[in-house]
Amino acid sequence: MKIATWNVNSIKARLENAERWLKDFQPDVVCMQEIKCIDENFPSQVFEDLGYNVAVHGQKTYNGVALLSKTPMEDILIGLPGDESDDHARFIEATITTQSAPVRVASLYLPNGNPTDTPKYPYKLGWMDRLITHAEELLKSEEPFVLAGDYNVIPTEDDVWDPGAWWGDALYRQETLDQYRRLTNLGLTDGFRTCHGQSHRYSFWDYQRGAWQKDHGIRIDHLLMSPQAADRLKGADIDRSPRGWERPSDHTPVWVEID
DNA sequence: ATGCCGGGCGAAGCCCGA
Repeated sequence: MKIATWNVNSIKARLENAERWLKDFQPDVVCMQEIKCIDENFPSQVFEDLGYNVAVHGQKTYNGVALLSKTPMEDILIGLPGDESDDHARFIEATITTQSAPVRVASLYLPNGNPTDTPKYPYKLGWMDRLITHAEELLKSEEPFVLAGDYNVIPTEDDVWDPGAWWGDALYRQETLDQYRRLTNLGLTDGFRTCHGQSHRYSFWDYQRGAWQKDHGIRIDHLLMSPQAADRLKGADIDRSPRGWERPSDHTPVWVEID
């Protein structure tokens, strides 16, 4: 089965592109971020007509995440545990039923954190604390799971077109990388990086300054897999094509295939 | 280094993203 993650930057603005990509690529599960609408305005019917079950954690104007799955979803978790006062819609998780073993899949939109001298940055680091705690809980089950989404983290210098220009940004600075390593060091596998050694493969290109045309991108959309999911990893890639379409999102889909 | 782009909201111009 193919599991994809895509920050669509408004599902209303991206509906045509999303439909086109789903028909082209036929993913089994899609983790969407930045849908930028409340649950009632998510175009669930469009996706149901394409054969998907839909779970949404929406929010007006900002954030918002969703899960699409060809097979039914169970035990849907809305919101990242650990802070009842956090009202950002940035996390949804469900168990994807399959013919063989079920897989737990999360769609997450990790806070950007800029500017770093404002409360936005400690919010990012605290959100990562909660994600680490939640991953620790999931690992106790020893079941396959995939934490997929827009992490707003550039893992290494190989994942950014100009490391010097980006160092110090909330996406690429020591405290952020320390937190990201705490997460991956629990035993999670970056699906794309495991399948591809080449550097400078990106999942985001800014709308400005011709970033797409110059391939000035960053790799910040990741699928982190539990040991039991990573054991079943058959392939992974970044699908650059939707970034080149008319009226694109600034992110493009990333996917893994597991058996 | 930035808000040059693009989206939301709402009907002009500001907020936000990375």
